[in-house]
This record gives sequence, structure tokens and C-alpha cells, in this order.
Amino acid sequence: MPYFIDAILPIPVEKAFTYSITEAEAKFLQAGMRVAVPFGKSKVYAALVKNIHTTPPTLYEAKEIEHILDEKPIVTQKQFELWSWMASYYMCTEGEVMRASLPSAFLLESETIIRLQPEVVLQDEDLQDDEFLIYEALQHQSVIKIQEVMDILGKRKVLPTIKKLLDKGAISVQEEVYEQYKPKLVTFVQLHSHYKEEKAFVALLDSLSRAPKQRELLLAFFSLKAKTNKPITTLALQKAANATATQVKTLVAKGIFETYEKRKDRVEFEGETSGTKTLNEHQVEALAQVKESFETQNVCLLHGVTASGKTEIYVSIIEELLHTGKQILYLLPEIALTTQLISRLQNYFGEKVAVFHSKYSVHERVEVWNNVLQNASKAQIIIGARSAMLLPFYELELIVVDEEHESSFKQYDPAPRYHARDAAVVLGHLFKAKVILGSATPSVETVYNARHGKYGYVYLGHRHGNILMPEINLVDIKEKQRKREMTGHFSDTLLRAITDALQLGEQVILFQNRRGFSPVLECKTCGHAPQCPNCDVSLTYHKYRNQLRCHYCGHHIAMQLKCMACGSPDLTTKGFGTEQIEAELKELYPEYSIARMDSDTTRGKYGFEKIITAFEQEEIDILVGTQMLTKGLDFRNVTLVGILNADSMLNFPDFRAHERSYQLIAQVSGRAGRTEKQGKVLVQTYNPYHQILQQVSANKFDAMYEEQLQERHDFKYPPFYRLVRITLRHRDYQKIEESSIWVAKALRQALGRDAVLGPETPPVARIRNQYRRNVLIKINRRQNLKQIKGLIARVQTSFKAIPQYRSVRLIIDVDCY
DNA sequence: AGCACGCCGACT
DNA sequence: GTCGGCGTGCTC
Repeated sequence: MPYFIDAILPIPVEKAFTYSITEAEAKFLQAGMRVAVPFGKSKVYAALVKNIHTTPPTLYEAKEIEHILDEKPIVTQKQFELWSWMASYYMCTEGEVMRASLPSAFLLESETIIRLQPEVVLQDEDLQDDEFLIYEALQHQSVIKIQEVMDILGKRKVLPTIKKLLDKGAISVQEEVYEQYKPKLVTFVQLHSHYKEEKAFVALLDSLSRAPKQRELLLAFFSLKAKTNKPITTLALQKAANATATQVKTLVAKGIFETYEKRKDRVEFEGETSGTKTLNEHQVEALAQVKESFETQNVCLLHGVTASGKTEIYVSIIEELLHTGKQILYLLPEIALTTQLISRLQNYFGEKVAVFHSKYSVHERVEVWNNVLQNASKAQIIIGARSAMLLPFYELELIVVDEEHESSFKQYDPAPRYHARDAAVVLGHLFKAKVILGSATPSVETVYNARHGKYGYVYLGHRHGNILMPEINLVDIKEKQRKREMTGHFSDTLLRAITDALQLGEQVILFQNRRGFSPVLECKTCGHAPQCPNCDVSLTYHKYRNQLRCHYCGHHIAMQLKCMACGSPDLTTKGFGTEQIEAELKELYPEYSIARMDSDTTRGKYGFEKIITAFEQEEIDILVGTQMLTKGLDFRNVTLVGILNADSMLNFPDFRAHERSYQLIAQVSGRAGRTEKQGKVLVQTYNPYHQILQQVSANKFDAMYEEQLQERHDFKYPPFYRLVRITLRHRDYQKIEESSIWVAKALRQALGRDAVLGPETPPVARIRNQYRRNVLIKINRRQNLKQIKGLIARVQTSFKAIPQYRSVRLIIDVDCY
């Protein structure tokens, strides 16, 4: 009987692909295993077996699989369920979810390998220049990959050249597939079994009397053995005896030592654990309430003001659940995933904690994946950002989503454009696990869900050690400017506060909202500002490199000395960024150490940590930074937080701008005064009577929530309506104009006039030479979501069927907030 | 998504 | 006249 599999390929095509397999393969294969399959003319992909059956496809001949890649499934049934939900809810393909889920080492792709055909010898004159270069290169190395050919020839189109060489019989070409993951092996030493007996050993020591180094090595081995009683690595032995690898090898060659290899996990915790902290009365109370809510509810919102000790509550709950042996997922926004928090959790739970981080290598990710899959105890608690929820959990019993309000839980590009918080609630449901959403400033949607009985709700209003909430004062910089009390970007009030704090030996944090408001170069004569040639934005000035850069495509030019439009040398920088603030501060406080933290200064694996550590150790007096400063960092000695310009975030063109501003200001403020002394926060603004500023300064979260909710209701936004955004992208302005009107019209016809907004031009109309348009769909909560999405998909299909629009990229973003 | 096939401008 | 640009269609 013929056997077939349906397989998911990591590409954005809707359907699964059917391949034929042998009976033996059918017996061996299970859903969730990977197989290498031929695809198209020459490609080989790792495909995932979805199911095994005996129904041959009717419209085509199924190809045979190349070979099987796994001995056991690497993807669980629960993951398939989640993928299917994600693909349907976020309107993408399962292949895209697969691509996002699997560590890249699992997604092998074939590579074309070029070899020399030794029996054919060619003369130089037989070959063209490009052909000769490849031929020449093959004399030196046995194989060349396509990528290397591109590098050698310095161009992208290399296949014709290869084809010609192939025709001349000079080379052979082969598709090779290889697994990228190799477990890391560590070599250990032990004494050869002959010398286990004491007599033999004493004789051995004597025999080495004339080889002092070898004797020393042997003695070092025993002293190590006596100390730890654990297997000894070759490396440790070398270090202890201060010997070289060769000296150890000699002893192995003599048959005194023997070595053996063991797989080692790259991600391992080494250190001591300490007991958990005892909770204060408010935390105990909150903990009890969370547990109580779990009796009737699966999701609970823990709303605890900054520094109220939410982490300790999570820790207590986790601790109580540990004995069940089931898994716990702890999700955090990327920026909050700092060593500070990780080491705190490792201190409590030791080696049970596994971290899944984007900065880890592919190998480390495979290890975490396998540990989670095998329900290994060293991965019982998984801490990670967004994508950690896609791991192959065996049995989840608790999910913590910390900083629940953070927008970075939403993936924007590429698909699947999922919200990890929302998807985690679904994941929890699949496992019948409990979910805690935690935040000091929860999102309006979540609070709404909690108030309407969908989620449990626990409020924790006391800060740790009963420290007072920081005092937030607004500074009217319009007034200050009129009275000429501004020095650069600083009001006299802020400067005085900084001076006071510094004199008391305290630290200061200054917050400048994102580098998007970085300085723009402007000509004083004609007003011209240099623009990015690929995007519709002005270039921003980066002092440290003396460059003008585009934040969207990375395009950069050297700093201009003259205006490009009129040639005038009279240029000025407008707007301000963290760099300029830092420069101003350095002039104002030359005797203090000032550092800046933004995406420019925190590049590299440990850039972020370095600055944080320096600040923690009080080597830095004033830290200027962007969003990065807001998250989960605990600095004891900070008493003053300054927000330089609150208006830029308030005026952001987004329905969540006000909510976000509240959250941001509240979160940054939370960095102030984490010890006995009450912290102070100064918010500079042109508009001190703004509702949001009033609310945040008085800590009136509920008032903010009620008002925002009313606005959401009036203007048809979440949580009352769901938003789906359709973005169209194309290089041709005319085409984008026409096609976006077509899409909006088709959607209006399908969904009704009022449900569709636009097309509208986004704030940056062109990025990387691609024009863009948005069409927004508002779906009433009462409407059937599945049905609406079906209609949207229908519009998408008919759009793709129009020949002149086919090249327009159409991106669907469900819950685009 | 990749990649091959196929039709039009700037060079030997 | 070709080389190489990218529009378009397909992949079990």
C-alpha cells in the first residue's frame, strides 16, 4: 500500500505538501518529526510531518522524501494546536508559525556545493574571467558554496557562470543538507583502570620521579579529585597543574590517564541558591487573593504599583508549584530580560531555570528546546521573551506574563504578527494552566477584561517596605522659556534638583523619549533638511560618528558642512536626542560622570549590562536614556528622575498614545526612591494641564482608565472593537494609490461602510523605497470574528487575482496595537 | 519565501 | 547584438 505524509514547510504557503514514503518509513514516522524533502527544482527543506495517511493526491504525483531527520518528534501535539490557532487568528500560514517557532538550527536548508572534476583539465584560455576565478579557487579548496562564489565574483548572479563551467565538465555540483546543531562535547580525564589499586599507583608515582611535570599533573589530579569528587575536565586539570594540553596528552599516551567525552549543555547555572524572601503582609494578602482567584478563574491580573514586589509573589507561587514537576513559563519583554532579574530568579530556583533569549546562539536555543521537550528538570522554569511561548512544553501549569502592558509582546514583522500575552492566554487554556498577568500599569484591555469578570483581579498598592510613591511634579517649560529660565533643554527647577541630588551623593536618571526625536540638521538660510533618498524622513545627526543617518533603512552620509540646497554654511541642529542631552550635561556638570543608554550605546551582547552594572555600582552619577530605562531595573540610590519632554509622546498619532504616556511616566518614575527616601520626579512639558499628566502626577490610575475607556468606546477602539490593519507596499506610487483604494472599496462592500477606515498614508509614507498605505478594519466585539476574517481573506484572494496589483505586497496585522 | 523562466534597457 | 535588470508563477 502506498503511504503519504502531509508536511508543513517553513514558507508562507497556505496548504501542507504531500510526499510519498515507504512502508518502513510510515511505520517509523510520527507527527512532529522532521523530514528532508525536495522542493521545487533543486531545494531541499526540513519539513515537519503533520500526519501520515494512505490517500494519494489526485492532482499531482507526490515526490518521495529524501530522508528522516529525527528519531523522535521534536514538535508536540499541543504545539500543532497552538500553531493552528495562531495561523487562523493572526491570518498567516502554519509554515510562518513554524519558522518563528523552531530554532534556526532545526530549519536546515540545502546548499549547493561545487567540486572540481579532477579528470578534466582545462587551460586558462578555455575559460572566461569569472569562470577562471572559480576554477582557480577550486585549486586551493576542495569545495565551494554558492555564497562563496558570490563573494569571489562580487556579484549576485552566479548561476550562469557555474552552468558554463558545468557544461565544460570542469566542476560537479551537488546539493548538500547538513544539520547545523552539534552538541558541545567536553573532555574529562580519569585515571586508567590499571592504577586503581594503591600498589600499582605507588609504583607509578615512583616511575615518574624523573618527570617532574608529569608527576605534578598526577598530584594535581588527585588534589582536584579529593576536593570536588566530581568528574574532572581536561581543562580544569591543565589549569590546576599549570600544564599544557600536550603534557596531558603525553600521560594519556603513556596509558596513565584516559579521557572520555560527555555532552555538555551550554546554558548552565553554576552557583548557589538561596532561600526565597519572606513576603510582607500586603504581599501575603495579594498572594492569597491570586490563589483564591485561581479557584474560579484561569487568568489573573496582578496590578501592583512599582516596587511593590510583584516578582516575589510570582516566586512564591512558582515555589509552591515546583514539586508537581510540571513546567512554568515566565514571559518578559525583551528589554526587561536583564541579568538583574535572571540572576534573582536563579538565586531562588538554581538550575531549574532555563533562559530563552534572542541573544543566545542557535546552539543554546536548541539545547533549551530539547530540555523543554524532554521535560528536563533543568528547564522546569523557562524565562524568556515573546518567542519563548513557542517552545515544546510538555506539561505547563503556570504562565507568568510580567510587564503585561508592554507593546513589545506584539510581533510586527515578520508574520506571525502575534501578541505573546494574548497567545499565552490561549496556550494556558490548551494546557489548562493558570496565567498571571502582572504590571504596575496594566493595559486598558486587560483591566477591562478583569473588571468584566473575564480575568481575576488583584491590586497591590503598597510599595516594598512602605516606601512612599515618588512625588511627581510638572514643570511648565513654556512658562520657563518666556521667563528665560531654561538652560538648553533644562529648566532651572530640574537643574536645581539635579544639583541637590548630586551634592547628596545620589544618582539621577534623565529620560528622553526614544531616539526618533533625534536632532535634524536644518539650514538656517533656506530651511532645507537633508532627506533619506529611500524613505520619507529627514536624516538625523549622530554626533559620535559625525554622520547623518536614516533610522528606517540605515542609510548614512557624512555630516554636511554646507547646505545641500543653497550652499549656505549656516546649519543648525533641531530637535533633541539623548546625545545632545548628554553633551549639555557634560558642560553643566563637568565634575560628575555622565552616561547615556540608548540603542546606540548598548550594541553588542553585553553593552546593556555594562552600563547597568556601572550605574549600579555608582560609577555613573547621571544616566540619560530612552525606553530601555523603564524596565525592571532596581537602583537603590536613585532619588531623582527627570523627564525632559513629555509632550512628544502625548502627541504621538496613535489611539494608545495617552495610555502609553501614562505607563511610561509611571514606570520611569518608579525608578526613583526605592529606599527610605521619597523619590522625586520632574516632568517637563509645554502642557502641564494635560489630563494624562495630571492623572499620572496624582497617581490616579483608575481615573485614567475610566477616561481612556470612554474614549475607546466613543471612537470605536479596543477593547470594544477589534482592529485589523491591512498594509500595502510597493515601489510604484501610482500603483499603491490605486490598489489601496481598491482594497478599501472591496472591504467596505464585504464588511459595511463603517467598518473600514482609509486608505490612509502612514506617518512615514515611504520606507526603503517602498510606498505604503494602511486600511484599518474595525470589528465589533459582537460580530463573528472567524466569519469576518473569512471575508477579509476573500478580499485578499480576489486582490491577488488582479494582474496589475499582483506585485503589491499585502500585509494583514490582526490586533495591530 | 526562493527560484527559474521570460521579457526589456545599457554595455562590449 | 548580449548581459543583466526584475516582473510573475510555482513549489507536493
